[in-house]
Amino acid sequence: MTIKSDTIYCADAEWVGRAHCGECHIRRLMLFSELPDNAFDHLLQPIDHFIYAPDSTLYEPNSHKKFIFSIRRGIVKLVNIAENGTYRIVRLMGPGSVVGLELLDGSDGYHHTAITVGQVDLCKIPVTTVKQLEKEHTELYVHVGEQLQKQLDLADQWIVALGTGSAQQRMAQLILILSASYADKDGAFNLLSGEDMAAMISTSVETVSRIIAELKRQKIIYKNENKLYNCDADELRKFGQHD
Amino acid sequence: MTIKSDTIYCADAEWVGRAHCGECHIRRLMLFSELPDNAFDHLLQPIDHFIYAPDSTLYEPNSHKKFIFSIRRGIVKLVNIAENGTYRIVRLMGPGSVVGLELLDGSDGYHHTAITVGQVDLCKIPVTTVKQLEKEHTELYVHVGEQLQKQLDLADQWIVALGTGSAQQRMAQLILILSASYADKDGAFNLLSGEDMAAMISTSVETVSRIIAELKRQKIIYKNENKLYNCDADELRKFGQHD
DNA sequence: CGAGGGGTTGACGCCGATCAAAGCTGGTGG
DNA sequence: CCACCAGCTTTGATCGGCGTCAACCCCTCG
Repeated sequence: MTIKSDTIYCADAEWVGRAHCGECHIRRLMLFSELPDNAFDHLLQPIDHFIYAPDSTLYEPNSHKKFIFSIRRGIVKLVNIAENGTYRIVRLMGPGSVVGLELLDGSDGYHHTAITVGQVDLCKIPVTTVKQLEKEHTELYVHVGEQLQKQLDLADQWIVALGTGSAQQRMAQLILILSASYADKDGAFNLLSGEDMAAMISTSVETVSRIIAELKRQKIIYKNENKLYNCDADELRKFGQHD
Repeated sequence: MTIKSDTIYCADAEWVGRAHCGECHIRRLMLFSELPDNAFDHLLQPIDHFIYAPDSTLYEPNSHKKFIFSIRRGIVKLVNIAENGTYRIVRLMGPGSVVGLELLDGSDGYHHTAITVGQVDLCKIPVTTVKQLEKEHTELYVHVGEQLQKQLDLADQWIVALGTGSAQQRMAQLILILSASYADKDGAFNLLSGEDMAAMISTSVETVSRIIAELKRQKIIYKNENKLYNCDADELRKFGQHD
């Protein structure tokens, strides 16, 4: 039961430019893969490309925006903040994922608070634009469905891996997830802040710190040249068994 | 970390008949609401209607079936069973919900084990039939999306409500969920087995038993004439605050 | 009636929450 | 360029919640 310190999240975003989906070099990873290049020629509302600073809030449950966000680079955390201030991270979303999809179902607000972890590069797509494209290109429905299914699988993984077992086991699972799904090509990844990791496995910051310290001591995780971490997955799994 | 006793689940199902979706009296609740009555006139493969006995397994991750299941009456639990035998309930699905949707995304297997809780009345829909109907009636995509979004919301609720706080708090949340989402019109509901409730909030059976006993003692929950339970939601919430 | 599978209750010990205080670190301003 | 400060991480000490083991009870079904 961690209470988030009342940091003021900035929402500094640098506008990179109008998105040209037809020429986007990572489009095959993205929501609009497979749409023909000319699909974007006459959009009602434009798609813009931004770079957000770390710890920027993309949206909150009571935001009255009408955008979904397609992540190109970086990580976004979806957070549930209860009235009593309880702060729980529900999902981490990386490149190729789309957040805010609940708006497509006619929900009149977002279901979480979305906050960038580190710098994030993304495209901001108006809901009306998605609906227009869905009408003109029915196959888009399939991709939206895939996105939802992917998020559902992530949520289930969260429940199973991070919701069961001792603090050690959950911490081990968390790092395995980070290294498997959110690492660069070399398998190196950033640890999140203690507070964030505590909010993922629902323990106290102190417990997180103690376990991480032990993992470093046992050389199961270690910093590389660029201040990123690598881990020994097998040892980590063993560590997770222990007790 | 509970280990499921190795009960043999039967899969006894009584075939009620070929489904006539066009005349189904609860269709507006179901996946096929809004499709025209004649949509079902020339299906490649038929939709059948079954009544399953309690504790029947609908499917498992390695089942090679190709059906999705639309629940008409009763409750189905989606379970994750790890290699080491860890048994975790990931979601409860009630009337109007559809399970097995992951197959529509081309996943070659189910992502959970689905087991009936009490008697369940459902329609078994071949995947090919859904795909056929999607092609002929694009609006079906929207309803599938709604189903996925609903499941995602449930999963998130699970993470937040049942994954945080003391055992008391989680137990209180669980009963609130049961009474809010899985009760009959009088707000009466069935408690699940101790083992199942333990697998939902990830505690031991003993802890579940002790907390339930305390709730009965304090008359926060009580049995009605039909062996169903009712609860005092306000008191339950207070109980959940306590400690 | 006896057996067996839950559920219940008690005793005990450990994990991890909590409180408190002391290192670190990066950022800011003199 | 250095000193300082705020916020994070770390570490220690304490103690209560709850997991575990064991015994017992109750209810159902053969």
